[in-house]
Amino acid sequence: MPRKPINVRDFLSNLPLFRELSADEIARMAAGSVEIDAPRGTVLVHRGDACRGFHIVIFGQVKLALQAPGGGEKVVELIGPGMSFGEPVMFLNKPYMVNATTLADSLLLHVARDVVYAEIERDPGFARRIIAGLSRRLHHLIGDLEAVSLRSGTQRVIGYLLRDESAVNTGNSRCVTLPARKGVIASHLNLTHEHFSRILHELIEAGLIEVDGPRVTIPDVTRLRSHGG
Amino acid sequence: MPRKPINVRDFLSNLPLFRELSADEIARMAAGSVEIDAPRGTVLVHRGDACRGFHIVIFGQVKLALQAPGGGEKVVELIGPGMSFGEPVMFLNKPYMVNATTLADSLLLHVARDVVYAEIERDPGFARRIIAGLSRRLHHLIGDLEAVSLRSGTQRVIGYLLRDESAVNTGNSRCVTLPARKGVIASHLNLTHEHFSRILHELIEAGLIEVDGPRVTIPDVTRLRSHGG
DNA sequence: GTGAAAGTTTGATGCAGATCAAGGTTTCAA
DNA sequence: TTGAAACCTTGATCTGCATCAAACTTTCAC
Repeated sequence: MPRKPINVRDFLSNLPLFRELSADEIARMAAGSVEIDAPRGTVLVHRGDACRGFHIVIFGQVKLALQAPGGGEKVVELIGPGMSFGEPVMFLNKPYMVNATTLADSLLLHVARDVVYAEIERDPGFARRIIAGLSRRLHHLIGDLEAVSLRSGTQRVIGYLLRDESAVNTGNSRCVTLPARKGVIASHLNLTHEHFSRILHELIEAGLIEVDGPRVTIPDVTRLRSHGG
Repeated sequence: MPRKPINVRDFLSNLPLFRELSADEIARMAAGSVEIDAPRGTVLVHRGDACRGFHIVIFGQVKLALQAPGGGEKVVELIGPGMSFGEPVMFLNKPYMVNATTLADSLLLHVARDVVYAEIERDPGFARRIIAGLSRRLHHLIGDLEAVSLRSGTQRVIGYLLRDESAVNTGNSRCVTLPARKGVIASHLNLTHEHFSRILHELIEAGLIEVDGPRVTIPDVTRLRSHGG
């Protein structure tokens, strides 16, 4: 199926990471990039693979997951349009720890390590933005670790519903659309899908949320937040 | 009690992060630094504090921990001599998420954010080393997340004993000295001290380790590694 | 549209690890 | 040196969440 061709340079120059680069810097980044067309279910990287660059999602969705011994997996992060993954591993020269799989038909850009290093050399502002991106991810990961080791399942679900930035707020109520299958969200929250289902049910019974498919409505944000779990 | 004065410049120029800096670059970093003398139990940073730089441990030991609701805590990382902490938060301009407390009488260096930014501007190699450091920590944190969410307590303890780089290997046996109180190690491994104690006991009974105070001897590394847990 | 595969809910049962409790040991300040 | 506080171990009990199982619902390839 033919796809509308995208303009790699325009796309790149609108990303936060590249926004301030000059036209010829963008041209160099584009020259070091490859478009990847990945239908749903494509495995982009396996744990153990060597890493020669990083990926940016143009459209679609990518799941980063750790492999559990015995076939299971634990979702580490969901990557949406405009977001990237693989930088830390690229800078470390180590093999990937996670698998990356598309959850929807996706278009990605793979940016070669060399052009990134060259740009760091050339532009301290670029280096600063890379540093900021890594720091943000580290911060976020510590948040995840805190959630997993210090909070109950119910608290994690509540935290997730209150944090999700794609939600629509109206006054003290709020409507969240889960960005993936419930099983995937569950794994991201370190829960089995069964347990996640039960927690949602419990919150429904308490009148704290309403659920319709992937759509979760929170009639009273304050009340949900103060639910002890 | 008077302490032997240290030469900040000599110390800095021997750290991996600063090793390749020129003499006057080192001088600038030293000028932006403050020595901190912190007896055991000093709280260096509280969760929520603003961050105006990062810390380097010259000697002693620092515990980074998340605060659990209800007085408890979860140790995130132990920082020893030559290691640093606080960079990600410094680059993000966000408040600290963790508490930092000295576990032993320590001497630290606090390096101001401004001189770090200035050095990034000036030296791409320095930026690269900062990036490498952040990437390493991210990688490590994903490893922790994997351990917490995918492995049993016993497996985490075994992994810890096999990974610890301060251990002394002789052939297929190995001797690890726990770098802190057992309760601290337990918390770092996401275990209660009771459970940690029981796991050690179980490994002793299986003849896989011997324990004498903080000293753990592993007579057969291969056998311990293959212990299913 | 239709059937098979994938995802979700609900129920019953089991277990890893937490919590509570109490005694023994090490650490350390005075 | 010594006593109190901090630390560690061991035992008994409890529970949040996983696992197993089985119906139901949605998705999607054909």
